[in-house]
Amino acid sequence: MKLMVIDGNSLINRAFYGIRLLTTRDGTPTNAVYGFVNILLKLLGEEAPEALCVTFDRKAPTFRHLAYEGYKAQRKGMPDELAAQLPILKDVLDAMNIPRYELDGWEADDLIGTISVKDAAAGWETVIVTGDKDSLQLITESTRVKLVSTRMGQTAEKDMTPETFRAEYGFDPIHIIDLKALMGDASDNIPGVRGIGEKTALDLVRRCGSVEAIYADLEHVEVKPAVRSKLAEGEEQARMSYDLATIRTDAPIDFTPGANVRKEPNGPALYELFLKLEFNKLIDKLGLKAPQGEAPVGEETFSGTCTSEEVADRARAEELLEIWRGQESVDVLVLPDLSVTAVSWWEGEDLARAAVLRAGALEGYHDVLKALMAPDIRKNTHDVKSLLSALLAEGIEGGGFVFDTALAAYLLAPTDGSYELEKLGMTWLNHEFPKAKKTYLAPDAFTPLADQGEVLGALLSHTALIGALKQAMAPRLEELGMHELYYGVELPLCPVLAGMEGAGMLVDRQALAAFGEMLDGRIQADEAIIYELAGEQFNINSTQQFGRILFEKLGLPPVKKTKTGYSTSAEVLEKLRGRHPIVEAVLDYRQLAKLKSTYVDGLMKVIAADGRIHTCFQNTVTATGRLSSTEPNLQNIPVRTELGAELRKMFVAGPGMVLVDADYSQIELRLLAHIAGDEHMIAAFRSGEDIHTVTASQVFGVPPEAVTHEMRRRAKAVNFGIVYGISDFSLSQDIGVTRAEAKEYMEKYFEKYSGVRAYMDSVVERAKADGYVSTLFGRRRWLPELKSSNFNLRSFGERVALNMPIQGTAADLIKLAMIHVSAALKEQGLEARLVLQVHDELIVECPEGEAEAVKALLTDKMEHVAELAVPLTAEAHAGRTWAQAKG
DNA sequence: TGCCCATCT
DNA sequence: GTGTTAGATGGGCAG
Repeated sequence: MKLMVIDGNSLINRAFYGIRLLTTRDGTPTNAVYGFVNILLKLLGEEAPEALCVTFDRKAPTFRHLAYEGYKAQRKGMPDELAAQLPILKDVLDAMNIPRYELDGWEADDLIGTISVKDAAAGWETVIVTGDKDSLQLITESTRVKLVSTRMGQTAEKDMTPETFRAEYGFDPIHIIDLKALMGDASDNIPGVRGIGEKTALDLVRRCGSVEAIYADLEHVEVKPAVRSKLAEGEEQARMSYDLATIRTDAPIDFTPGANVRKEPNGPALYELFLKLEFNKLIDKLGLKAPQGEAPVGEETFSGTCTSEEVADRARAEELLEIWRGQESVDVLVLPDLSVTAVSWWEGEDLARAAVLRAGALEGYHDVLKALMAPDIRKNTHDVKSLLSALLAEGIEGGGFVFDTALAAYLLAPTDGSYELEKLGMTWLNHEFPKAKKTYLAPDAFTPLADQGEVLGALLSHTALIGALKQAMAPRLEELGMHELYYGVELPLCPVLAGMEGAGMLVDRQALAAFGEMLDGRIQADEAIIYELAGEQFNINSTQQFGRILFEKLGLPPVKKTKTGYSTSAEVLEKLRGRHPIVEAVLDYRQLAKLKSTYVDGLMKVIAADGRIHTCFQNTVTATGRLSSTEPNLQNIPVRTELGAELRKMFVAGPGMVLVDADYSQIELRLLAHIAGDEHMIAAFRSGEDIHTVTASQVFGVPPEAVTHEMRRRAKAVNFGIVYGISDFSLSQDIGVTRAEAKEYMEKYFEKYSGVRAYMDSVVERAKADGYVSTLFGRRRWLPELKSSNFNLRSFGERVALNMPIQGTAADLIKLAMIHVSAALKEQGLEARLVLQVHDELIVECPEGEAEAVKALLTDKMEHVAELAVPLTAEAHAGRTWAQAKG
């Protein structure tokens, strides 16, 4: 009979450091527990012991502490993330019906020693599982130690028996105590003999056997005189260390091996626990079931019968359309090129049905698709914005979308990054699905090369998954107070965004090309100058090569280093300006090269056949709720420098049209005033004063009319910096003053705006308590970083806690404004259409004659999107080009 | 792929 | 005493 005893503290440590930090959605760290359970399962499989138990250390001082003051006095503090997992692990063990042993005053090792001795007395074999070599002294003919190590999620074990131990160390296991007595053990704070290291200690133990033997006849031990005198001086230390290193086998625990015979886990309890910990794979692996027949949604949905059909004739399609109109909602999934459409729905209570429609196989497919996309069929889908955009390109205006699983997943976990259906299936329903990109989204999916059964099976399972996800996600959105944000903002914004993508922006291709040629000329001139100054040709785009030229060949002082070498960023080069003419030349070159490659060449590549650029708005990407723009990114078209701003002249209105550009004035600062409830800032905005001037007046202690341009510039930087949680150091870098001055500015700032300081403190405190922050509209961001023991990570979390509610509320507001603008334009029968959003700015293209009406409409809808403690103001201008319309 | 650097709000 | 400003996309280089 075999009993396995696990050193719980040791193993959870190994697991913690062996796997990257994992947390649940609410920020509870779980990696060590996860690792522990996996190692445990593996060992149970390999060893199949009849009995099993786990021992733990207690916080209370042990007899070793009491006997020797120094013992583990500087015991390394466990990181918070690990300490938090110990109670969780104990819950898991309890649910698995695995006995635990822990005792005040005794270490896990002593309990293990005691257990192994009692085992042996009962004729049992013992396997000790630990990562700690201390236990090796317990090895006997009936007791084996399994040393566990972990690296990058991989577990390795080594079995130590008397034979393997002797082969490795050259003496009997019990003498590991003597070894430690001599060489000490830093991790356990066992001193050993001063001046005796591992080599000497090993040699001594091999030759003499024990500490006792050495000191019994120190004179005759064959060692160098220096070693002998160290041994003589260290006798007391050695004897004390011997005691400390000796594992006791007489701990007062009530133990019989038979009481630890393995039992079945408490399935429902373990299921609940693993569900909470999001250990979905383990739930699967152990075949755990929900308690009381309350099956997870996924199981219920996917184990039922699903009859599917391929719709081959128009008559059947019409029948189905009628059925779908009668449904509360149906799930649809359409390929990006619209060539294949899948629909799933329920016939009655328990018959799942699905249908596939294909452009090639169904005559009149386009019309059927159009009918399906009409508002009278309520649909759930995944990524409705992309679908609407694709439909629009085919001249179909889709409607009737009541749920979008991608959008819901984003609101529920905005930092997850990607929301593929199969991934959502796993996280939400704990069910494995085929990968879309490997099946129905593969390039050859619907060619004879692919297994059509597999492709269609994947497509249909994903379609049905949409419905199942909705069942799980919709209640969660309600619970978290995001109903209005989801159904009132995000979902209705999708058709607006699709419309903007479809509209695109007209560009003046010739002017853009000419601008590019001009840049090319100047780039070549810069290159020549740079090579001349460097005395050789090199790749100026390579920061590595340029760094070598600048700091090694030309001998300029490196200001800052990066992970991989010298930094040559603009920030660094600015500091070196004047030290060597090459610096200025490279700064100029960089600006030109950026404009040419990213903007001229980059934009040229994406001008569509209609002469317009159709960006793609991403609505499930940012952690704060902002949109982003790709292929191309139209949200970072240059404006700051004169040359860069030239590009905005290339974005033009169509013939007889103008662009109207409206932007919010200081929306984030206004939201800070509102959210923080700072009376002075609110008063400043209400009175219509210039906020930066007011701030400057306070910070510099002068009346507003005495504020200089430079004072206002610095105050503006303070205002912006505060919103991001800036430090005095960074503020000083930003505006070019000393750190002390920057600090003083911030202090003066908080003197005036004390409500802002109070807000900053309270929002962080609340975020730490709640685990998340949220916007005025209930958009939420989880902040596990706040629980980190890593200073940098925690500080980052605190800055995010400050910024997200502000940046996120601004994003909520402009999204809502876009919906209102779009609806009002339609309602008033204007031809005008939204074409671009740049965070606090909306751009509309309209006939010249509509310009005034559109300006008024835009400012009205933007300013009155919400009632706040401060007024929101927006300014609009019209012009033939984006540059002109910017005002 | 990861890093650096540049661009925007 | 730590490293020191939120959110993005994209080009180019080096391995």
